[in-house]
Amino acid sequence: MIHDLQQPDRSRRTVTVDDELLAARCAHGRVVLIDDDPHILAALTALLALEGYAVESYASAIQYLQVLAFNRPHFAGPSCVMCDVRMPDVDGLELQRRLIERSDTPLLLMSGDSGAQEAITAFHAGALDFLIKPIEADVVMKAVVQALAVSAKRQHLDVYKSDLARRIASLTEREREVARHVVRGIVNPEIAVELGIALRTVKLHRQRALEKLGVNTVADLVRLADKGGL
Amino acid sequence: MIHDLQQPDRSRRTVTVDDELLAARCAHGRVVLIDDDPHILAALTALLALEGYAVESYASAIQYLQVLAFNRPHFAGPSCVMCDVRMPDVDGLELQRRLIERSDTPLLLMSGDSGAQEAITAFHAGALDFLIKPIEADVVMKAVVQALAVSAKRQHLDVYKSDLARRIASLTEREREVARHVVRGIVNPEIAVELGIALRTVKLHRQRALEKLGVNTVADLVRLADKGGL
DNA sequence: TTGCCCATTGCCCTAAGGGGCAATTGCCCA
DNA sequence: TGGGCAATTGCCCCTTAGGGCAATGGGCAA
Repeated sequence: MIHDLQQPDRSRRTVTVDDELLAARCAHGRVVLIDDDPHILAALTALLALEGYAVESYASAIQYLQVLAFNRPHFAGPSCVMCDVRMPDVDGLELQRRLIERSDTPLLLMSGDSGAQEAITAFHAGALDFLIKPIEADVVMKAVVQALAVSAKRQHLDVYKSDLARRIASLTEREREVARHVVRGIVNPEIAVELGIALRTVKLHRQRALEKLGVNTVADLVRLADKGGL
Repeated sequence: MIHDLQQPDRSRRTVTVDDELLAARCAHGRVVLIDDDPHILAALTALLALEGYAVESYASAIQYLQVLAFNRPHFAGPSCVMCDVRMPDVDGLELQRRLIERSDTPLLLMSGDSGAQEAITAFHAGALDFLIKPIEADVVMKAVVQALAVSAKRQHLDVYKSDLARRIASLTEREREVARHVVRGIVNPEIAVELGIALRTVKLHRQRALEKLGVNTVADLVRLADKGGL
């Protein structure tokens, strides 16, 4: 498995220059390569590794799907999948269908003498790009850079969203309820009437909600609520 | 010019059933067809007209660009362009480049025996879809429906945005300034200090800004400002 | 020159927001 | 069964927000 060549066992080693290199690669991003042609796989692996990316290589989509199924928390930085379209068993388009369900990793598809239909299907299914073999090194790099940029953007958005969700989840039901009324622009006395509680209670929940959500003003609360789905 | 067959001179006619039909077509949407093959053009025109769409047909992209250059405010409802890729002079991809600069009309490209590269280029440039000839009637319809839906969505968004922009533009400079501070969550007394004016003046501008913008609460002001780019 | 719009301000009054202090109640865990 | 937490409330005080009324001053177009 070529994959292993890229990530040798270093469980007994102390921090060295190599680890710093690995860290640097992680910062760059990771590229998952899938191609049943060993020559192409080796060439792309070499190219991307040389450019400082973390590379995982697979000779078939099935192998990758298996790793994906068992090896959940794997890579921290941005990552993308670069996959050949025409392969036995699970082909690129099939992989795409399966990946979409459980990953927002950008997908780059490659193909040799393919017709337009393959490319169209790929784009319909949300592939980021479709590269026609033989692929120039700079074309590969450009596509990878773009794909990793998209990945990084999505990850940042995910982090942000989950942060919001966590903060919102920390509210009690009453606090959430009051906050929802506040972002609708309803004033405290009215909220009190609608919820059937005292004005003082509304103020208390409102205050607690603001501090738990980490905002200081109603303006920020509105933005947070609209983005975070309060 | 087949175009003329679709929109005969009706300047001297009164309102009749035909006008109602035209209105119904406008509600459906308009499809601009461009293909140098008269048979395909006629067939597509017939198909779409039968389905109740307003159709404009052109035998070349240049003809359409000319009409576009002189005939500004033409069609109210959603519209899309369906264009052959391979044509003499200005081909589909070239038209796409020129259209992008001055229109957000969704573009559907068609082609016969094209390779993947054409489709890829089309998608890169933002084409909504790429149809391979020969095209089944239901494929055409599905693509047109989708394209017109996208167009309608964009138009609604445009209307909304321009409405916001108009309302924001109706503010005086001072009112805008105060409103900007308000959506940043700054309280009136502080705004007064920052702008070097009296508290009463801040309140006045704030009040006027809210009513000119047509909102009743700070929450709505924040949303409006964030969407409309106050 | 005059009327209109905009910016500005002071005075005053009501309503809403923010928050301290203290107390009660019901539920769940140890 | 005691402690902790969430929900609830009353009382009181201060700050902000909203807005009526009246007045001053500077541009700008008719």
